[in-house]
Amino acid sequence: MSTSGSGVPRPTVQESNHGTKKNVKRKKRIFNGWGNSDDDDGWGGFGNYMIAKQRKLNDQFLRDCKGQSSCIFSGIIIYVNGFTNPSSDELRRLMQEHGGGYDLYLRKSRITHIIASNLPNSKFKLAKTIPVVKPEWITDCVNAGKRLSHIPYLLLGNQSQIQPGHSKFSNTSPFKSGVINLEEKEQNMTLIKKKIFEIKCNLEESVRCNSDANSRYSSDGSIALYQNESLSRFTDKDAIIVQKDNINDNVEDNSEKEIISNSEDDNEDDSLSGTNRVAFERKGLKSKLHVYSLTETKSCYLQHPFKYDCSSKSSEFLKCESLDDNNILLQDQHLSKGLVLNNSNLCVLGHKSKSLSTSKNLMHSLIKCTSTSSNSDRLSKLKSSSIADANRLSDVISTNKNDADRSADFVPTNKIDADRSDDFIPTNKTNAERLSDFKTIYASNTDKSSSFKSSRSCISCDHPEVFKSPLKSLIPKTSDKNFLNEFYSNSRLHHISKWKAQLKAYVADLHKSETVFPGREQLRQAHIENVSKLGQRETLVSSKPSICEQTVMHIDMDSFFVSVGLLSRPELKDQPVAVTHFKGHLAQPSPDSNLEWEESQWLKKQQKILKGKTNISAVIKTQSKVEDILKVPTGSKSSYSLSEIASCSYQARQAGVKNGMFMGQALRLCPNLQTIPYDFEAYNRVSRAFYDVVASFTHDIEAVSCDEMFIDVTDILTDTGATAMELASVLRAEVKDKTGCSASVGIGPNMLLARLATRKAKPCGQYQVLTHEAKEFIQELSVRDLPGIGYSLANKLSKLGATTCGQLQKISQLTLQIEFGPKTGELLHRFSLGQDDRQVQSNKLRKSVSAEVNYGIRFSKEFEMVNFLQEMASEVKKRMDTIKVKGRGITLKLMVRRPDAPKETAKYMGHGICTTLNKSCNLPIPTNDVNVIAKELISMYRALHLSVCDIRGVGIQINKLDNDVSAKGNNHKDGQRHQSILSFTTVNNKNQYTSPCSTLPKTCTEESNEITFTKITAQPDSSIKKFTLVQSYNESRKILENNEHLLQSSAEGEHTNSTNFTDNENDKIIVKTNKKQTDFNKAGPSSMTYVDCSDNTYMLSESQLDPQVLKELPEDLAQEILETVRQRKKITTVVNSKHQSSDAIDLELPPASQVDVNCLQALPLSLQNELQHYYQQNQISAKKKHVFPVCNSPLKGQPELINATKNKGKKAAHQARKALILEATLSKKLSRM
DNA sequence: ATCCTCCCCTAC
DNA sequence: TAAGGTAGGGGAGGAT
Ligand SMILES: Nc1ccn([C@H]2C[C@H](O)[C@@H](COP(=O)(O)OP(=O)(O)OP(=O)(O)O)O2)c(=O)n1
Ligand SMILES: [Mg+2]
Ligand SMILES: [Mg+2]
Repeated sequence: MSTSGSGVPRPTVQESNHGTKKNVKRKKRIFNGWGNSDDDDGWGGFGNYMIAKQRKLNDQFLRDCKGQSSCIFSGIIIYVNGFTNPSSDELRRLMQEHGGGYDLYLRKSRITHIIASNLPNSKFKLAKTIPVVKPEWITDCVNAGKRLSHIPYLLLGNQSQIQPGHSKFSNTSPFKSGVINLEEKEQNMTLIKKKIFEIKCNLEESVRCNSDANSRYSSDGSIALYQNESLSRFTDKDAIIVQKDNINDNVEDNSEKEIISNSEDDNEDDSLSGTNRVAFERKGLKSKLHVYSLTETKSCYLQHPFKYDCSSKSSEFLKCESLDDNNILLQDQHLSKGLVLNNSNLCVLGHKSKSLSTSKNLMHSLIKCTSTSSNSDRLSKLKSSSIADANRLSDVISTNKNDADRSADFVPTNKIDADRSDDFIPTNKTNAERLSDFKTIYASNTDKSSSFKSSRSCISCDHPEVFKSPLKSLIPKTSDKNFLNEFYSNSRLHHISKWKAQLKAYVADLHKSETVFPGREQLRQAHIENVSKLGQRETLVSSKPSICEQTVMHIDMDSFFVSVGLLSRPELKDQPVAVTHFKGHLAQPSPDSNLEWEESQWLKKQQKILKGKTNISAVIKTQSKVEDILKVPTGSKSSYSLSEIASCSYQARQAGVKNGMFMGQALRLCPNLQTIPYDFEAYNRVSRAFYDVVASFTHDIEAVSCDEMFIDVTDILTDTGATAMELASVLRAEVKDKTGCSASVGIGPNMLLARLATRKAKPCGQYQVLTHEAKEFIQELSVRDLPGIGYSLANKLSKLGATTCGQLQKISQLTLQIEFGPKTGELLHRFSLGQDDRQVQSNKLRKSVSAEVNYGIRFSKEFEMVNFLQEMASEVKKRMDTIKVKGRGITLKLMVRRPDAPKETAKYMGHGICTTLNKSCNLPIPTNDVNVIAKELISMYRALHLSVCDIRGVGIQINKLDNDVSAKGNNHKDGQRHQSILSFTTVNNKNQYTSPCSTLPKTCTEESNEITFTKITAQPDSSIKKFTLVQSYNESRKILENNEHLLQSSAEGEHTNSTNFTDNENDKIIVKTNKKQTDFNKAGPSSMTYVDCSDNTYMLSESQLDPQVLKELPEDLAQEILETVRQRKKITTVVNSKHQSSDAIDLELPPASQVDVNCLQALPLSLQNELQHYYQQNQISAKKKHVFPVCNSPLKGQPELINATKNKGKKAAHQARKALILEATLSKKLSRM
């Protein structure tokens, strides 16, 4: 169970394209030590100046909008229901004319008003959160030339139901949490009026604050915007008032909510702050609650709150045991909990058994032990047994590589799995074989003297030429040949992702092998002995869980990396320990370090928040937080380390340290935190041993991660007659035996409850939630504990007044669905009740394959980037090959330094504050060809016109995989897709084709070796025609060559791909790739069916080619053919558009001198780049057609830009962010061309 | 209504 | 110093 550092998601992405400020907390990562250091990463948080500027631009935009005569309805989106007097068409026209929106469907998330003359009750109910207004409202507004309040026009339902005008407000309002009953309408109205007054006051205050601020960031502004937004959506009249306070009303609510939430988030995120402390203490106690409830030794427990290891817990268990009868007596309804404890207890007691020396005995004794020896006796035995365990299991531990991370690859160890070269190859061995394999493998490492120290010297001796001194182990440059390898072999996240994929394959493969479950025999025996030992009382209890119903178990290793690491460092067992790359010495901060910059940004923001805050307690909390952060760290520079902690021990967690936290922050929380290095091989070994153990009981496994899984135990239990708790005990003992690490187990009637039970069981325990107590069990949990509810959702929920699941239960599902969408709403609702339908699935189809690197990325020359893209392409190809898939969707994801962010990142070689850009394209047929992929990537990259030195992250993803036969585009020609090429060559010798295609006609018919292509005409008749193509690559090429320049560009592209790019690429290549990019940008159904009629020929479209046939062609050729088709299409498209507006390319943009830099900066980065490019281009070739983007091919850049801008413009409209409005202005201008 | 694309969010 | 990956669920909004 992961507790992410600061309770905040890993901010992998810094900022989305459109500059929305969702994910506000991403910033936090920049310096986690500040908790929520995330200033507004978007564009909405700038100060008054920007607000004013953007408002101005917005006004300009509104004026400029084609055919728009006013903005009466700006921000209003209507849905017209049924027959209305001004027809719906007319209403639509009116809305468009006056700045409003119109939606064809009743999408609650989008529309603000329903227009209807009457509404059936059913629909009224459906839309009860959206005001239903008579159409006269629209016409009256237009006549009046201003927006009138819709309230007098509200259409009241036949029922006594409340008018929906304000119910949503009540739910989203930051001023009131909880759900307001419909009957409270009148009170709500009053409340709203009051709030409006408050808001106005706040706004005035805000303006004052902002005006004296020298900060660029103004949270006040944001808050004001948010308040305004709340109102503008639901009380039109009042929104207008707010607008008079100089607040733009086009505000997207999420972002503002995020802003508001920031101050609150801070508290949640900082484990030292008040609220969090409470939460933490609660959490700390949680895992002990059952102990406490049974032992009545709360004070005792609290006196030793830091003892979280097994031994201390066992001492608690011992007390439990001594109160055993009491337990049962105490709580009728908690019998199962009593049982839980008993079993856990047994498990622990097993350790001290005399016959402990062998693992089997351990397990055995675990089951039957009912020891009555004294606590101290047990404890001491426990300790020694732990050591014995450690010794016995030390062979599990690989030689610890310690600092010599890189050199580990050269250590002559018997790796199960080399860090970077391993592909998990499922075997057909039985479980027993697997287990024994495992033992063999780690048995080979039994030489305990090979601690990391000796291994290090060994390494340097054996491989001096490759050994890199840890002292000077710099991260290689991105352009280094070794960079990718180096990075991946040190990336924990890469490893756990990779292992997860491998384990999923492993589990899937289990089903192919024979089903032998040696473990179940042990369980049977254990069960029998358990029953006889514990006698009738136990039988009574164990019969309670109904076996007929499904039982799910969730198993998770305790502090996984740490536990494994401690196997070789048992002396650290009782100390707070963390696994991290941090080695204790921090370099001098770079002179350009942005730490101070970021800190100042953060502080300014905090101050603003404080000033604008109306909530006193929140202010206080935030202030304490600020002080906290300003406090000079006690340690040293170490306290600033931004190295992440992968896993920390439970002792460290007591001090507030969490997985994923920065080392610096952790050191401040826990100054004596011990660190141990990564040992990825060992993690992998333990992980496999773990899975092997479980696989010896069942194959019904869903791999969650390398240290975690779900298993459906319904079968096991009916098979063996054992109880779930018995199984858990046996499993945990076996895992401990085989791996030396402890696991915790949660049991429940569904996956959700099993998982939550694990949380309670940790560390080193087990817990069962029974169906009838589920609701009660879940009630006390925080919503944040529910899987799937992370930082963002939890914040939004807290605004609805739901912090605990109990509170969440009280919110209706409908409300949740309206707020969060149908699926999410239902999930929230059901989870809050402990309901969960999901089944344990061991065989899920993979949907995508990706590789990305957002660390250490620094380029200075473009060819470095291009080469890197090729490396990435071959990396994904490798991954695709191992699972034998191809894909036809390619996405390039880039992280780019935000213009206002310093070049030097706070985290060494980190990505810093970034904008992320995504570009995707679709190939006509799936591929796994590196060159094809790389070609597309490079094209997409070039189309973005970025400055290479600002790139901070590169990722590529392949989707639309061909492993899903049912998926669209994969099942053409049912059954034929596996046909060999032979069948094609033999089938049709003659040209049955009649080519409507002028480009590939005659030659085809003359060839003897033909392949048939099935062509489905784009015409309605859908008849199937055929034409033929030459099979031979060369011949095909010839044909293509005969047909226009198209091939030429293709051929060149191909050529380019085979060579590494250098600094000076020729123009043609650029033109070519750009052209393609244009096409791919538009890739989609529409482009696929394009028919070229410009030259009276009937052009083939992609959809008309038979993918199967193409598949049989050489990859390059196939893609090329399709590309040809597309390029042609594209060219004609461009030509046509040129015709449509002769001056299409003459984009009237203001002269460069009139462009406001600030405005420019408010644009999304991609647009900035485009614009910049435009102006540069213009400077050089003064008045020559404004070819928008770089290349001199007018064919290329223009549609590209239009497309890009249009997309973003859409977002802008929706998000109502000012920067995006500016962008939309451009969009409009462009689309008018 | 249902698909698609482009994201965000979540988990480990 | 530091190794900030990867896959899946799903919402918003557009196209059809
Ligand atoms: N932000 C994170 C979270 C987890 N991990 C790695 C290290 C963990 O050891 C492993 C398993 O994650 P868990 O969530 O299971 O956390 P732990 O096993 O460390 O602790 P526990 O399960 O006891 O809560 O994944 C990581 O590298 N970074
Ligand atoms: Mg774990
Ligand atoms: Mg885990």
